[in-house]
Amino acid sequence: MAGNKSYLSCLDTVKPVRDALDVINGKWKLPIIISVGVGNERFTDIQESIPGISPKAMAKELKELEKHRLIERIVTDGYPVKITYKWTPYANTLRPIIEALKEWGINHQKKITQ
Amino acid sequence: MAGNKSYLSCLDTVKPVRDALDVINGKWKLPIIISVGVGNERFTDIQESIPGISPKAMAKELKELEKHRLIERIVTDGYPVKITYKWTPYANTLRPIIEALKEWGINHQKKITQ
DNA sequence: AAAATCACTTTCCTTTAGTAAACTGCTATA
DNA sequence: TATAGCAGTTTACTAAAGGAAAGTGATTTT
Repeated sequence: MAGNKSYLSCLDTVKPVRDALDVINGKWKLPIIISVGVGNERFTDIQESIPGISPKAMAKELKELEKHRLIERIVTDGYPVKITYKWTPYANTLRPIIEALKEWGINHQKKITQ
Repeated sequence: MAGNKSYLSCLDTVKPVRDALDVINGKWKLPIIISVGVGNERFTDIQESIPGISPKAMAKELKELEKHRLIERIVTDGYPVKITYKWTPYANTLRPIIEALKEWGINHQKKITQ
């Protein structure tokens, strides 16, 4: 039979999950959001709080997170000019995801070190 | 001053989140888990339920998910041999993450199409 | 005057991810 | 006999991610 579908549809879940992954997927995005979330505001502070990240990766991810309005880049005039990164209200909506990943990561680590 | 730390530590959250990401990061792992979760068991059924995935990506991701005990590959003898993929009890622990990502994705899509 | 801080950028390079398309060896069906 | 289904593999390629190290142009501290 032509057009016969034997598989079960899961697009109602797969589609939104992929939409979310398009924004937060990657090795560094969530770590940066978490770091800014606890109060780190300066480029070097954020960088030093995340072991292993390079300034190049930092710069790239910060720009993408800004584009998605998950962090805000604020330029304060003065000598020298001060640049700070801030958590946005929209980033609050990520808290359940971060919490779920944190819990799972803790449990998974326990599991594999047994 | 040497060894001066001005940044705030966030390792207690960043570390477990990265441990979780090491397992489920990527474009296809969660979609495959979701597809198996709704009941798709055969290679081609899983593949057809996820738009855009190639058999090569499928094979690679299925192996990794099996290694992490998030799905199980079952060979049933007979003519022909039948191969099925099944959801494991451990995969249940991912439900909160999938739910959180799904909710966020739905909301995000609403937001950006306004 | 020299060295350090800050927020990056640039260059070079390797690794990983991902796509398309063809192919394999088997069985089942028309 | 020819075609289709199943569960992948193979080849060949491009693109994106990621890492190391050095540099930049400003100020600021020693």
